[in-house]
Amino acid sequence: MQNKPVKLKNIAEKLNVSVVTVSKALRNHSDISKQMTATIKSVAKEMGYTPNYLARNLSSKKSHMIGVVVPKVAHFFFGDITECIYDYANEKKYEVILTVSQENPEKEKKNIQTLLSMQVDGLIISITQETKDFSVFRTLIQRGIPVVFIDRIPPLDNINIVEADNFGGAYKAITHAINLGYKKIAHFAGYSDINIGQERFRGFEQAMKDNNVPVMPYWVSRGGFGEKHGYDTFMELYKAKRLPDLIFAVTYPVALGVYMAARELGLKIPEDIDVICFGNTKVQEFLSPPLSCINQPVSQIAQNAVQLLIDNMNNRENYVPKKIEIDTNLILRGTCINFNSK
Amino acid sequence: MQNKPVKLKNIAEKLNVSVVTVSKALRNHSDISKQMTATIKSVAKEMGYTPNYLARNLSSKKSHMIGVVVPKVAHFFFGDITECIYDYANEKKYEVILTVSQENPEKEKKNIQTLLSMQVDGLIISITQETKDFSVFRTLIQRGIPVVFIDRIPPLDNINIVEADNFGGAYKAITHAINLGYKKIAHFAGYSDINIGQERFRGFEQAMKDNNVPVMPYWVSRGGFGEKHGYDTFMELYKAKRLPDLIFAVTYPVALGVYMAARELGLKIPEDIDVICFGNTKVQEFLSPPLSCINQPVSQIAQNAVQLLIDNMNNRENYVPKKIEIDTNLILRGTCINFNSK
DNA sequence: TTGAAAGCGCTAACAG
DNA sequence: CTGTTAGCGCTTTCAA
Repeated sequence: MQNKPVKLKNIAEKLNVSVVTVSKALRNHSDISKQMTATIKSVAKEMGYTPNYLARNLSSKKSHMIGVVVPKVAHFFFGDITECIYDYANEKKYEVILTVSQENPEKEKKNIQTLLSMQVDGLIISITQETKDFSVFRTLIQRGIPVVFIDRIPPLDNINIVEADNFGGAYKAITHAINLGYKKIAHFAGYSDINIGQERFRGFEQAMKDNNVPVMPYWVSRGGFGEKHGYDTFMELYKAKRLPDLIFAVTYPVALGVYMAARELGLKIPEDIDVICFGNTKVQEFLSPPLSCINQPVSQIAQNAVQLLIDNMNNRENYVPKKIEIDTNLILRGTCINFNSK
Repeated sequence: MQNKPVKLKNIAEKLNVSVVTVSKALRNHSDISKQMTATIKSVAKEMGYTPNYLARNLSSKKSHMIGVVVPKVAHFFFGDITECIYDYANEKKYEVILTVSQENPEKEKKNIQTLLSMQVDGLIISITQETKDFSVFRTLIQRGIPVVFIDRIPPLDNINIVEADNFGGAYKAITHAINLGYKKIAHFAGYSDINIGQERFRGFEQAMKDNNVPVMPYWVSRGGFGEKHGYDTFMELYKAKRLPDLIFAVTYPVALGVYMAARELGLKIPEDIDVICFGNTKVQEFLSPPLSCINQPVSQIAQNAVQLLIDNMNNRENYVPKKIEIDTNLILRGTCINFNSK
């Protein structure tokens, strides 16, 4: 069957008007009379007209599409934030084209290329934990393409940034722990060449210093943001008989890795070893025990990122990049709520 | 600064060849000599050429894009399956355009329209739990647009389907429970006008019947696939003093709702009330207690869906729709592993 | 092996 | 208010 898709020309012929008139009417252009607009629209509907965005965007030079690059999507944080970005972008009449880098810098680069080839009007990017070469991003900026970086941000100047207050959040959590009485505190940190690794570490370090608690080198590990880091590091410390009293995990997956290892070793949380992490999830409440955390308001991050991007897209000449930091708050559940020396 | 993007014409002029030659060379067309191809490619790279997919797709009438419509993405199942679809599709040199319906049929309809306007070559769809009007899908089929439905599938004939063996999985789980000694079994079911609601219920019912265990009407609820259903229904049963021994939850979120309610009421799982659910997650292992489930191999579903769609796209004339069912298996953890009368 | 002509479906600019 | 003319950047004939 495969009836050919109807196009403007078909509608125009049927009504004995020009293609331009139809095009304008369908877009509610003020040029066209109410009368005409109404008839054209009804005929278009009746004929089952579907606009061709490829053609529209090609000729208008605006795609009304936002490209998104995230390292993961089946992930507590990125799943959430992606969904929020869709919502806000759609609200603002933008389509979003999502790409997933799978924590792979090569793929990340390719994704950006693809998005550019699709002629997106702007990009929202969160980089992989492995990204070391930032030249792609630099090129983007040089080419004047509107970009907003969220959460995992490359160390570049003059870029749009939306992120949680990573330093402040970590500082808050560690201060809380120390006030409880904790002194043997470990930090399973992220890599130091990425902001969330760096800033969360700095917050940890500063809080320790301000409270005169020493930071032990063997209690600071640098292993990325996934379960494996939490699991492996915990196992190592256990074998070395150097378990701390509290572990501050750089992300929720890292904390989950700790839970895994602890269960395997028959250690009880929080009695034998206590944990707190950066980042909140619905399920943390149902873990055993419920996991306390530093909450970063995902929807605020998404909303600000979309807005910032739109601002940038609407004002590409002499645009000055902005940095927005979103406040965090502590959510205390079944961990890190009172100190009992191990 | 904003240096204009370079196009074929620029490369052609620089090399004193025609646009066509450049176009062909860049696509490795056999028309062009190895020599020429090499020079053109290197110059293109040097000039920072980025192909314009809008133009390319418009003129070639093939977009090499797959449209995906899912009800959610920040979700244990849909997040996973989306990521897998990206992987397989990219492997096959297709871009995927993801849209999220937010369990809203209106948005679902709009998403499909958008995807068609973007000229995707085919669609992978999982419908919302609220979708009652299936005419959009019927239109799609009539128009001969390649579509594959996954997991949540509308009741239509002659469509491509990839789903878990919902009936068999449920049957397996309930049989297991009955063999353990359970008789007072409730099913927090999904809506009955959608396959996963219907089939999982049928599996439950059949297993009960085959083992001569009565199905109590007040132990079968129909409340959708989210946490709220689990929570509300549990609360109601508790108030009515009609708690069963075991709850079979139609999805993992529903089971989570049960966990929530039980915790709030101070009831212990599995001692006071036992639970098993359809669908597996990484975190189930870390819940308290670890939640047993019927596992549906997500990546297999994704892979089959992409392959089926590509087959359909490559053979649009006289294509015969297929239905693929993926086997499930029981994963036993801390629930539904032995019967102790409550 | 290369290229000239035509056109994909639509919109912007201008004229009537 | 409506329509004509051009053209977006690329690919597909088809001729040289």
